[in-house]
Amino acid sequence: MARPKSGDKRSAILAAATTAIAEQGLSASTSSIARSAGVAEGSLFTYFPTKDALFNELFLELKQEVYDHIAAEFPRKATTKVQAEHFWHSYLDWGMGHPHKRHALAHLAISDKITEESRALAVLASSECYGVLEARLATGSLKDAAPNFATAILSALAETTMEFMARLPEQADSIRNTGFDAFWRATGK
Amino acid sequence: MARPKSGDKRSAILAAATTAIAEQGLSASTSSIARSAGVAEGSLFTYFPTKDALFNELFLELKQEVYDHIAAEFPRKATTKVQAEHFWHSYLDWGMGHPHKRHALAHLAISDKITEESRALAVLASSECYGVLEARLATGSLKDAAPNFATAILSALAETTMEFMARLPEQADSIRNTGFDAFWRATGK
Amino acid sequence: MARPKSGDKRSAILAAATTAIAEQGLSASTSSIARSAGVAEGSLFTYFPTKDALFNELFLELKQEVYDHIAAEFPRKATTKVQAEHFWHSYLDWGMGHPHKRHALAHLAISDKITEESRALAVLASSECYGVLEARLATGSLKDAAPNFATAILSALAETTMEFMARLPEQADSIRNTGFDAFWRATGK
Amino acid sequence: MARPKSGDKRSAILAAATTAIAEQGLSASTSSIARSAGVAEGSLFTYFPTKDALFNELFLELKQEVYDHIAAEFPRKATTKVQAEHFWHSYLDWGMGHPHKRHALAHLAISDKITEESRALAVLASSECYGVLEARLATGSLKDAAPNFATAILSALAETTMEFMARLPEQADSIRNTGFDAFWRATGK
DNA sequence: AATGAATGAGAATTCATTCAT
DNA sequence: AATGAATGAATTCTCATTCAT
Repeated sequence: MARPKSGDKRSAILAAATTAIAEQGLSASTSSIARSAGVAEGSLFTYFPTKDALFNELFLELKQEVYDHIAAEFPRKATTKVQAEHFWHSYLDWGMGHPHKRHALAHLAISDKITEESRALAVLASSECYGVLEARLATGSLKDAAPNFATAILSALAETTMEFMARLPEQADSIRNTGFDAFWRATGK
Repeated sequence: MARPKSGDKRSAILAAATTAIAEQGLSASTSSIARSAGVAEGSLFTYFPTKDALFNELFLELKQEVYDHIAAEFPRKATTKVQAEHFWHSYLDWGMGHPHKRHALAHLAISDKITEESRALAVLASSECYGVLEARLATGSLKDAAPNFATAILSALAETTMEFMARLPEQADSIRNTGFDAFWRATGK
Repeated sequence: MARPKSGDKRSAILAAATTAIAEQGLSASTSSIARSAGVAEGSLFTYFPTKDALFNELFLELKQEVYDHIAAEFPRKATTKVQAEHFWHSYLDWGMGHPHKRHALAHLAISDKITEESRALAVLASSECYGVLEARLATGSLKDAAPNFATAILSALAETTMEFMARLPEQADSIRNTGFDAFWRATGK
Repeated sequence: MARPKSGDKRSAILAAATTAIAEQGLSASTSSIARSAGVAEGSLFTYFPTKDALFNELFLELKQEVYDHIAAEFPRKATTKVQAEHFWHSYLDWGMGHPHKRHALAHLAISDKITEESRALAVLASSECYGVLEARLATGSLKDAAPNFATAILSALAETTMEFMARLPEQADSIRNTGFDAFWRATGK
């Protein structure tokens, strides 16, 4: 009669890892992550076989969270521009509302600890919300571009915009709109 | 007089660090860097007082290298668009021609090991080549945006473009031009 | 519950440190201490956070051991001279019986690694056995001297006496008595 | 035509070593000693073949300096007590006047880096000034004690006295006299 | 003789992971 | 399953000594 693994503990570890990675990068120690998750050092390895596995799972969870956030209330029948605006604002809402998660994801995304498999899974998970947008954007200036190029540009511009919003909070709204304009122009006809 | 410090050794260490960082991130060990530079472990610390100092110096060297590359043959009297094209192509030339350096710089740039001082020095070093462009871009759609926002967007788009060029080498030229179009639209009137 | 920390391991580390310090001074390496304690290098740091912390704890343990040894069977109701003799002989018994501990303590005592806090704690721990003696000695020629001066002299003479006893073992008893005479005269009326 | 070794440099190294040892113990690095002596790292090894050799030479120089200081103006024809007072005051004058040297000597004396040969040479060097005193003291209560026991006690009491003088400077004179009394009683009839 | 760059063997810690409890 | 002590390889950096200049 083994006790079941606790979802709470798993979540606590992922949350602690998010904060730790945001603050210290991937060199955050498993022991510090476990400590701030309120579990024993060894318990971390009950939930994740290795530190790298934890990172990969966290990467996927965070990506999924972004996509879920964007997909929620996606205006499926609206114009492309309205959809793009929804996309843009949802994305930035999530990022600005969860700076630790945003930073952790940035660290994870460029790390070589994230496997190609994880990256592929993330692309797959993105397709639901990106797919719609990509399809339509592909009629603009980027219509002949490589697959996902438009959404990659969207992400890049969104990240840049968020950096500036975080740096200049009192101009956040204006920066957000300027960023959207840049994106809309970049991908327009 | 004693043996003078060897510029070659210093360069070898920086080059080895570049490769190591590109491949393993900032967790590349000083011992592996020294080994692949062909110097003794202790010698690394003759040239750089700490690992972090090495990272900061490398960051500045690589930034300077990009800027020098761009500034070379900059068409000072040409139209903004020609200047922008020069900028874009120079930047991408350097990045595609030196993938290790590009990756290492990406790792360094998001690391918290790079001090604010180094970042400020990099901005300063960038002003010669960025300054011209920034001045003109500022009359476009981003004219009221935060300082450096336009160049940040330029960098973001360039990085994204290079990723796709690297991933799809046979379409590299087309991607490069599509990327420029996106940039030109994004920052246009 | 996990494996409890082992008092045996802690003691083994302290004992190994004692021997190592006696033989090599405070430059004895943690790795050699761990090895001769029969524990892994890392385990030393499970029991003591730093090398300095180990030194400070060892200092206090050894001091406490001396004081306990002296306080045991202290003739509370005897004359001052009998008490002084007890003190003297107990002290020298301990020192001659544990030369490693005596030497280690000598090294630790003059080191700047031992904090003022540790020294203060040692003085506190000494008060039980020193207190009685100090009170009575203070009526002799040193009655107007600075606090603890008499006991400092006692220690100094005891150390000197032990050095000679160790150097000339066959005259140990005679040296011990001569030393006591010197002490008794020095602190007498 | 080789340049002669410079006595100045040798002295500078010894002086720098004295300060360094007083402040950091024997773990003071040769490089820091050389730096504060104003000579190159390698030059230290022109004057002293190894770090340990430097320590042994410094030990002997400092010992010699004490003995010279005491021997100067020694009242050869005075009473034993006057001689003892001279001894006491000369010794303490030197020690209090050169706290770095006193501390360095204390560190060196208990170190295992000082060879038996050096210690024997020091004893030899001491005989001129100690000899006289030892001869006369030997008629007191310590007349049958081991050779050098009386002078060892003298040193021990002097060191203790100096510690208290340094700790309580405003009572220095009184402590010095109390110390002498203790010594005089300890070695008296 | 003087210099200080070069060296590589340690030094004290840290840390992912294992395993006894 | 949960715990945290135990481990030992790996890490950054130091340092006495050597040697090219």
